[in-house]
Amino acid sequence: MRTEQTSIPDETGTRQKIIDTARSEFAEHGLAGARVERIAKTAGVNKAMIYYHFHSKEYLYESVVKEFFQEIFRQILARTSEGKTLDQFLLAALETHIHAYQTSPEFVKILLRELASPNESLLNDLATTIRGSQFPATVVARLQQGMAEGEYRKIDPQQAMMSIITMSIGYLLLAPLADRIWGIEDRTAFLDKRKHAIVDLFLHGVMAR
Amino acid sequence: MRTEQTSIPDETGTRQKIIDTARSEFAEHGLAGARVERIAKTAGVNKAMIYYHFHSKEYLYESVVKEFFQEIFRQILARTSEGKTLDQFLLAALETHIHAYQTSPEFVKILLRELASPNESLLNDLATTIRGSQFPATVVARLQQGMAEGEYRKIDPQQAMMSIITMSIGYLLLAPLADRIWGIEDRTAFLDKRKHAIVDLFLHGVMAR
Amino acid sequence: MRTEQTSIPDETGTRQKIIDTARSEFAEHGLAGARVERIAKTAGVNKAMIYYHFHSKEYLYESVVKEFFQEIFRQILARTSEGKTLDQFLLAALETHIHAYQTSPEFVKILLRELASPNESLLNDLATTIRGSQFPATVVARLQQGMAEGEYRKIDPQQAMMSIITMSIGYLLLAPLADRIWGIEDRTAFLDKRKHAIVDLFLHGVMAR
Amino acid sequence: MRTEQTSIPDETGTRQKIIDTARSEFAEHGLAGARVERIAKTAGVNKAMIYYHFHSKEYLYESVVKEFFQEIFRQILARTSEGKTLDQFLLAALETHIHAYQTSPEFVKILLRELASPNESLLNDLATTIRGSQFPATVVARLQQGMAEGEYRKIDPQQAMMSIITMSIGYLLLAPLADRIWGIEDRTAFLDKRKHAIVDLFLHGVMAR
DNA sequence: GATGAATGAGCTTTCATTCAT
DNA sequence: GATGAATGAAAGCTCATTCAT
Repeated sequence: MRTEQTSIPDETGTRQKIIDTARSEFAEHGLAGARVERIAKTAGVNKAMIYYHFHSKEYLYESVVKEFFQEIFRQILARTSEGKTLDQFLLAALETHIHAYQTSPEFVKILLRELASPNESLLNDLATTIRGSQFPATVVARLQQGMAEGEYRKIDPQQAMMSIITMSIGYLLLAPLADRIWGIEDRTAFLDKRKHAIVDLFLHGVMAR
Repeated sequence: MRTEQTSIPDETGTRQKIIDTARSEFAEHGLAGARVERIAKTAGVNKAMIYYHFHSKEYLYESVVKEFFQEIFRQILARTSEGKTLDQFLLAALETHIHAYQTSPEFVKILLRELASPNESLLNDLATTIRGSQFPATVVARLQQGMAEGEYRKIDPQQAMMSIITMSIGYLLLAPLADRIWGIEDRTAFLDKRKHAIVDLFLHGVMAR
Repeated sequence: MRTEQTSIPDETGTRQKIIDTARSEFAEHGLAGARVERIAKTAGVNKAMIYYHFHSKEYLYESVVKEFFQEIFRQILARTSEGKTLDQFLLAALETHIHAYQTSPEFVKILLRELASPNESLLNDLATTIRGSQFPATVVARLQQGMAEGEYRKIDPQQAMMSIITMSIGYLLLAPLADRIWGIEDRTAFLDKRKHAIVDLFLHGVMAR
Repeated sequence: MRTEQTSIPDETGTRQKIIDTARSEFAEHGLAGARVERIAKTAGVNKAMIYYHFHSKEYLYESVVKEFFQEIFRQILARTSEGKTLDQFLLAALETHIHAYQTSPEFVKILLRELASPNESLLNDLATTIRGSQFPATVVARLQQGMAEGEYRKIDPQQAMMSIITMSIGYLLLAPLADRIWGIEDRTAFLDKRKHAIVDLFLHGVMAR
């Protein structure tokens, strides 16, 4: 008889403490590798409290990831409507993107795990959030406008879209490997160069000559 | 088809059966989620046999991933030396890449998990394999040559490298999410378009005008 | 009846039930031969409870032996200060000694096992308890006093000490073999004669004539 | 269809290698703690060979202990008939005793374990060997003769017997503990003093004055 | 809400023993 | 005699989950 997410008031903040701790635990170890006991100890609450607030480890995982992804994408998408020209727009998108990553490094780990063990409900939620946002639509719209005006070459907007996304998030996903291959040590500096390189390559790539 | 890891002759093929079965198990469930019992049953061997050949689940995991990555990358890298012009070269690289993915879909899942829970030894091995291969060096060399000859714009070759890699592997990593967002159903068709789109965008992106 | 080892209150008595059961199990089978499952079943608790209170079989063993030895030696040593003359003193010591054995027959088995597989920590603890007690010091003091007064012959007090101890505990240790050799059937009667024989032999042995 | 002990010729010495290795293993770890694999590896033979020569770990244990005890006691008892006077006799007995211990330190460990987990068959064998030997009979005979001649006090010969035995073997059994209590470091020197102290105490203890 | 204790099912690992060659 | 591979049963231990208070 409990509703979707927050029927229990959580006046003591226990629920939130659990969520916060669980996020790192799941990011670090995945659903299977996470330990309820460890979450409880780190959060400073009794193990049984976790089952009082969330019925099971799995449900805790879903709650954590759902809330986390919603929060992250709310932040990302809230700020990407800015920018008039395509390059301003892309740069703004990349910046919020990177900012989100730097603020919550767990984000990438959880995303990687979700991609490896897709959870229908979570991925569908996430897909809906992204699809419903302005970002992909705006990019496609601006590309099509540019193509119509002869500024851009005729290209497949979906593929272009995909290229932007993979270029921008790709390094974050591959960082543990990429850093080892190319000896990247200062990730912040690298990301700063990277965002300009992406915009530069993309714009030159689509521009008509 | 067997790497030099194999010090024990394995004439009965038991070791290989275990490795093969374990690969899917680890891809599907990760190290923590994998069940030794399930591996044994599926491989048709006694559970204790797994500990006879590999002393622990963790060591089995490392053996599996090490051998698998070496095998995959040997295949990928072996064929990418072909192609004289940059676009031929890139296309060949992308094709073997995609081919590897389609042959061994576990590859991407294991890679995703390794990126989420990096294992020093495995990632270092992998980084060494890739760094030691011709691929990155060749791309960078051709770009520099092109820049020297004035054919290409002056760009950062490392970033260009990263862009190629993220564009090419990015979709494979993000597929479970991307497919849901854009309703991609025929992955083979999409990948076929994608490889040309990548080469096209990249070449136009670096070309001097 | 409980030692100061016990940091957890153990209000349910579960810890104590485990300790008590484990004592017999370890006495009967040794550390390697003891079965955690058997202890749990006999103690009427869940196997996991054993790991909740003690983290491992080995640690349970150490706890059991430590608490047991402390308890036994506290009893033995508490009562041996009585007796003014040396023979009264020795008789009192032997009696408490034998009493401890008859009350807790596991004592000897565990001691035998500890002597066969010495555990640094446990034996050091035990040595400290015994060394710190009045018993050896008192014996030596009385012997030296007697020697000074010319009542006793000049002998090595350490060796005399060792002779008392080995004579008194020796039979308890060797009983399974000794009983078979000399067909001793009534151990209680034998021990009763033995304690007087020891005092008698020892006193005549040290007495100056 | 295999007879008691050595139906298999053992021309390669494998059986003996196993026995020798197993002796240390059992001394060090006991029956339950011993590992067949470890014995095989240390003996440099295949595990299955152990089962070829001895049908089971338990049977191997019995064979090892039986042969070992027979050998040790043969040595001890063979030399104790020497000595005309009681003190010469006792000294000779103690010396061979100590010699056996120093030659085969495993002897004491195995004895301790047998006393803790008595094996009917082994202890009965051992008891028979000892009872059948000249040693206890000789001691008792000499004591009775001495008492008859008025040289010794009237004492219980069985108790006197037991006192000699416990004093002489007691320290060997208790050494791990005794050494810690009294800081005995040079065991050889201690034993040398000890054997004289025992004879001295005993003779003065039984002597009529 | 909160806790410590308890549980059952299942996990990884071990080990004595055997089999095919 | 000798070996490497195999097995079944069980061992120690873990962990999500629940209960009594």
